[in-house]
Amino acid sequence: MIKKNITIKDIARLAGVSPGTVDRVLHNRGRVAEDSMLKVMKVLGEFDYKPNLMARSLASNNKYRIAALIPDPDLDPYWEESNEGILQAQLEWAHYGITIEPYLFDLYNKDSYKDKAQDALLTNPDGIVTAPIFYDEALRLFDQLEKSNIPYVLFNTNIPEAKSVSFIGQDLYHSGQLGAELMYLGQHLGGKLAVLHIDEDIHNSLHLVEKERGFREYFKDKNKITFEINEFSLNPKASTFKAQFNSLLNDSQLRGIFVSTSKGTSVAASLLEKHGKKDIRLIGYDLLDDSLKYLRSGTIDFLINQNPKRQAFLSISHLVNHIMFKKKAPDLDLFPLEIITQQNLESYLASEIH
Amino acid sequence: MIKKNITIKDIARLAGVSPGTVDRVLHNRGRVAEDSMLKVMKVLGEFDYKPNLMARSLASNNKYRIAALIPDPDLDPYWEESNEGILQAQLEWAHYGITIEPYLFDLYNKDSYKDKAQDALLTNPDGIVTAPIFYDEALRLFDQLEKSNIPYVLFNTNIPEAKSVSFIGQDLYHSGQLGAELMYLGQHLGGKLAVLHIDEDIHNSLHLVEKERGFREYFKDKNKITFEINEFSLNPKASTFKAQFNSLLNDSQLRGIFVSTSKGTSVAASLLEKHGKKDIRLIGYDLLDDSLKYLRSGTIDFLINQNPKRQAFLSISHLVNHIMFKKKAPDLDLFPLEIITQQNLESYLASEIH
DNA sequence: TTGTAAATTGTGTGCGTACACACGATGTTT
DNA sequence: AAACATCGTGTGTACGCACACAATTTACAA
Repeated sequence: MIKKNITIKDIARLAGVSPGTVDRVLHNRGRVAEDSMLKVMKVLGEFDYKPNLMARSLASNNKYRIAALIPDPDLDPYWEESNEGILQAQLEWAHYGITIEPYLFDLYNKDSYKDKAQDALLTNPDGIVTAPIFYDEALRLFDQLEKSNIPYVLFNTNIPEAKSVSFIGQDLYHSGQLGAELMYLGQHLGGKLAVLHIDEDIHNSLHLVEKERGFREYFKDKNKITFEINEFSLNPKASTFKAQFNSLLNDSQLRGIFVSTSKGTSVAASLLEKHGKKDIRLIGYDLLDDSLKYLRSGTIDFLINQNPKRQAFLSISHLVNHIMFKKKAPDLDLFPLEIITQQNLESYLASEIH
Repeated sequence: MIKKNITIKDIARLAGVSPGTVDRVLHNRGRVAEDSMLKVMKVLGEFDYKPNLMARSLASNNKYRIAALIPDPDLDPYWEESNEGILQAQLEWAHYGITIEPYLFDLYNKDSYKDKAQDALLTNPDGIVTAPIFYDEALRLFDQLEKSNIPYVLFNTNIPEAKSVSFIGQDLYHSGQLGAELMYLGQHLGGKLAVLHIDEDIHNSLHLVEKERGFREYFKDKNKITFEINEFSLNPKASTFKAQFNSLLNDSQLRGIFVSTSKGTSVAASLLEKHGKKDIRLIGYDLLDDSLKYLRSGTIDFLINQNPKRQAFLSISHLVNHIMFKKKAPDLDLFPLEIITQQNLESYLASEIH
């Protein structure tokens, strides 16, 4: 039933021209008489030709270089995961003649992003994958890329104005709403809730604000119960950090804490565990090793997994498909908001290997 | 730094033999003199040759046929999803000269499984994917497959004794534990809990028992609180079904219901909604359209997604990789136990398209 | 009508592998 | 010793496509 895929040769035969002509029509590189063009087009319209991808990549024996412009993994365990995804993609695509060159910038330094972006551009790559942490600098880069006709893919942070091939990441607003839902679960008595932004650089907290917005919005609908939601932006490196955190915990009304960053989650958990406050519900992000410990011990109640590794990996895949196979990638590849608890954690860890 | 992949031709040159000889050594199909064998082996050992998969599938222009032995999707919406996964795999792999022939058996009829299995075998397929619902019949099939040297992949239900290429599915025991955890969340006052097996054929409830075991086990650890857990096996087609269900609901002590099947989940939800009992926590399985409705309305509190579509899809992929690319698939590909709530449902639905 | 340049079209080769076949060198049989 | 099977090995071709280049046709001027 499934008809064998039609080949260029077949089309040539059916149209009464040579394979070369068909090839020229397909890639519209001109040099084709109008009538033979029409003949080929006609057959093409009837038969829905799909090129054999393997033969194609075998024939066009090209080597593609992709630049990965991502934060230095040494500065934050979250970005370690992303980096692993990049490395895995490197292995995956190496056979296909694709090399991935990492350009690691300082997460807390805009100039570093700018510099590394320029470094990458100078090598004239065939595509760029980046986590555009810094809005203005990223926009400048995109301008350059579009001028040079270099395709690019974004992940982690979306910039809708960008004409990127694809964005891979999560909907942060709904992520916040999910956090709120998990907070509300079985806690219907009201009380105080804290939204914690623990970050060394509050400037890049555009994402975090989005999460907070979703969190607060959820409780607006639930107007029967009065929760008092307070927001705290703390710098874990500041000398005042511990004191601030402790005063927060001393409020007997406090029912739960929602931490907006992955690193912050483990920091908050460690302090909470020290205080032995297991009755305060703690919800945070991602499967950092530290966080896992606290999830297992029960200090952390829920983790929302952003799957940074898979985000990075898929970013590369989408870009490769675009460049190499001319497949169109989804404009927006929004990841599911994964809820991790004590009981399903192991199943996630086990399946991540693949 | 990444050295370009070494080719058969390179090896032949380095070993001082012809490419044909190298090919014979690689596929050890004999007809090679011992010393040239050794010469080739030596080079092979030094250079870690990785065959070019694209060239391979291009050259071995073989058409593979895979038989998919799965339950008839018309009889159960759960298996509709599986079937979709199969269809998607069909699209995905059609270009590579792979055809997938579905053999649909009656979910409630062992003989049907046996018959369809024989039908499939008669066509002498290059591989078989199956959901081995019926233990004995499946074992018999595996015997035959092993004798004929036909590789096979299992999904949904594991049979550890099988020498399958791979099993794709979930850990049902932990799935039950997860259900229990979600039930326990914020419900620390004790009361009655019901485990519902709603199935037309209780015989194939081996899986279901496993889920129940996990569910009960969870509460054994939590010995501080006394939950009374009762199990009910109901046949939705039986005339007594509604009455039985209603008497269950009339127990004012009932705190929650854990339904072990996907179809049962939507059935239970519809009855629960009719009674307007939103205070009873309902936890079930999978994203059937009906269930989604009740999740959105709040009658269902949690769904555990078994991802049948992806299970089926990956089963085919693993098998193809084994047959065609000689890649080794994981013996056990255990899926994460996905928790679906009102708030993250849409993110799952959106990401499923890809 | 030629000649010549331009436009068009056909052919060939390579990508890396699989596999059929051909060839020579043995060894075996009559 | 001639005829013949057997075995090891090399050669050639095909897979479907891209791309270069040769071959052909067409257009237009002399």
